[in-house]
Amino acid sequence: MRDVARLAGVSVATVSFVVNDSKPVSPATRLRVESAMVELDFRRNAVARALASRRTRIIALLFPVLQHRLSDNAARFFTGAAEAAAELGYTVVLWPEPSDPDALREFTSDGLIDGVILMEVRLDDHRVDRLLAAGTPLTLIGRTRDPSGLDYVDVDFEGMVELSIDRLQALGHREFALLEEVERADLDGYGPVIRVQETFHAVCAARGLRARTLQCTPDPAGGREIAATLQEEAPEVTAVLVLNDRAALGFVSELGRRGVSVPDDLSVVLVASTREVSEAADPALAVTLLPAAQLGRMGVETLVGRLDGTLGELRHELVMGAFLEGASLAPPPD
Amino acid sequence: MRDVARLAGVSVATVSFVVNDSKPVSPATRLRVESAMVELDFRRNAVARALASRRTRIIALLFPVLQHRLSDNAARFFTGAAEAAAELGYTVVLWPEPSDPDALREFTSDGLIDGVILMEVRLDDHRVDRLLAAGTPLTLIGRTRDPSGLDYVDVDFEGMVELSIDRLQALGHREFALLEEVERADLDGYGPVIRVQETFHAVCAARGLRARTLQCTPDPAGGREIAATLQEEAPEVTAVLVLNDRAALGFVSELGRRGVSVPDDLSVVLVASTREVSEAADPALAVTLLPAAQLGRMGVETLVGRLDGTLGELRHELVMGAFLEGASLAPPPD
DNA sequence: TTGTAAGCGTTATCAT
DNA sequence: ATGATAACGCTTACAA
Repeated sequence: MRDVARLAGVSVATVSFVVNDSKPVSPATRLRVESAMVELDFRRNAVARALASRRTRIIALLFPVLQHRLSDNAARFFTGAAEAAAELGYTVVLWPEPSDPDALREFTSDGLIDGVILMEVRLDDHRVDRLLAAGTPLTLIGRTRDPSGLDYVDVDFEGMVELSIDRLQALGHREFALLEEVERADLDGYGPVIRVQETFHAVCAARGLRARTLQCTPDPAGGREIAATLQEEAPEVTAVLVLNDRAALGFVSELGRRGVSVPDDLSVVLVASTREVSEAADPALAVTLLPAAQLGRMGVETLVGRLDGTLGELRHELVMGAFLEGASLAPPPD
Repeated sequence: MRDVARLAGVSVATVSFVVNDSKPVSPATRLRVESAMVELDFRRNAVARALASRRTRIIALLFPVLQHRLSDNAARFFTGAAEAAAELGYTVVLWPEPSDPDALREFTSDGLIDGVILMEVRLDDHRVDRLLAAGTPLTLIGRTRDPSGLDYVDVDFEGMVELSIDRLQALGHREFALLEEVERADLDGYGPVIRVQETFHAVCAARGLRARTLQCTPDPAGGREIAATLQEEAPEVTAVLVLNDRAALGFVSELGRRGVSVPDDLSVVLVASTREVSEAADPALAVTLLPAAQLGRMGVETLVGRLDGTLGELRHELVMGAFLEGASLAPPPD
């Protein structure tokens, strides 16, 4: 920058003004500076800028150690976030969750990041308290029990469930079941499971539909077990919503093996998953897609908006994914 | 740091020496400095340090826009990389691949990163040239056609294929097929596909086993098509290696639907995938796991070793994943 | 072993 | 509209 200033015959301050467009500069000098920059192939140093401006324009993605997932939604989320950040002149760093929540201080306290995006937020999330206490700007993916003071973006699980029920009800179904994960210690207070369950029962009740919950372990074996006992345990059910994709694949696979036809005997909707998982089932499952990339993008846009001061009020937004029809929907059997 | 120095009654330089352990400091002053740091809850500012030392300790993960994958290996890779980086005092940032390879210059030229890890390296990879030209320290995940001058870590596809054939041969199989993706423009020059194919044929030839290649689209439908025509096209085959996990699920699903028993009629091994995908099939497939997290970890360790100068010679390493038995292996039918 | 002081490459304040 | 210059918080010769 010093070199640019010298070549253009101005001071470094002036160069800074044109680079950042932070003060009015006469067209003539601006031109001189710009051509000097081109000539010297000038790139402003991000580190020096960060030190002087006290803003690194780096944001962190705090994500939990990965559970054994089938779909690659985490990667899609990262991609969406990183792309949005790049467009906004920011950079995204990855923070795998420390086992000790207090260790978050180590992360936040060295001045490298301007703010944090918190993934997989629990209803009662200690990380939120820690980060707020540290004064770290924060955007949530998901919500705490009372997220009123925080920016958040969350999946519209309620909308997904209602839409799924809409489709099934339109086909004539009246006997519903929700296949969900058994309560697990590590999912305690995990919003999606709770919200899906509540919504499922509420919507069914409001519409006079019969609803029951089936619990299984979150893996194919769990889904298989339910399929094996379904006709004895819940012979009236004609429509099933499944919240776990691994369980869903085991479930439909075992149904097929037992001669229960999807969709002729039973209609199935997979909630919050991907096209790839849906297609891995036979038949391909109707699915409400988890908009992972969009979620990542919106999370970044929200946090950056807050950091740049371009976001006025709090942002509380729910997003739904598309509904793919698949081949697992049909009217109920007589 | 100034405050710490004042409280400890030393100069900032001395504080710096104890913080970085960069010069001998007498035990007495070291103690005074350390207690002053504790007292003031001192954290060294990463940005100032980076500016002064001309090293940010940030490395970038350059990854391709995500293909439609079933498994979450990309996320595992990220996690492994980020964890290793944290342990080494580094930070990992995400760079989704720019559509224009020349745009890489924009990334590298602002001084924010010390080096990059390149994922999904092609045999002829323009990104490598661009980054080398820019003088960016580089570690490859995968290898170019001639990687002799570069550090790399790659999956030992050759070993995986050979191990899989070992197992099948020990069971008595002599008629093999490799189910792989059709050539696609976007996979042109993609090492794994090529190396697996070459190894497969080479190993079979060396052992006097019959080998043939079946090509399909990289999705469940592709696998289904092959399954549908297998008995006509290749009735002699008793053992199949599958390189694409989406195709693998379609393949075994369609076999089951057609009354071809896995493993009684046909043994199947899934190459380079995850336990979760394996279990999504019925029966669970024998699988050589893709060691994604380890790959990420090793990539970071390699690059950091190079940056810190602790790595002497070039590192060229191949890693294999574990072999999970599954329930898809049996002796060939009579 | 410890201190002094010159950077590192910007931004931002205050003059002019 | 532009320039001088003091931060920003640390590292690192070089001196003592």
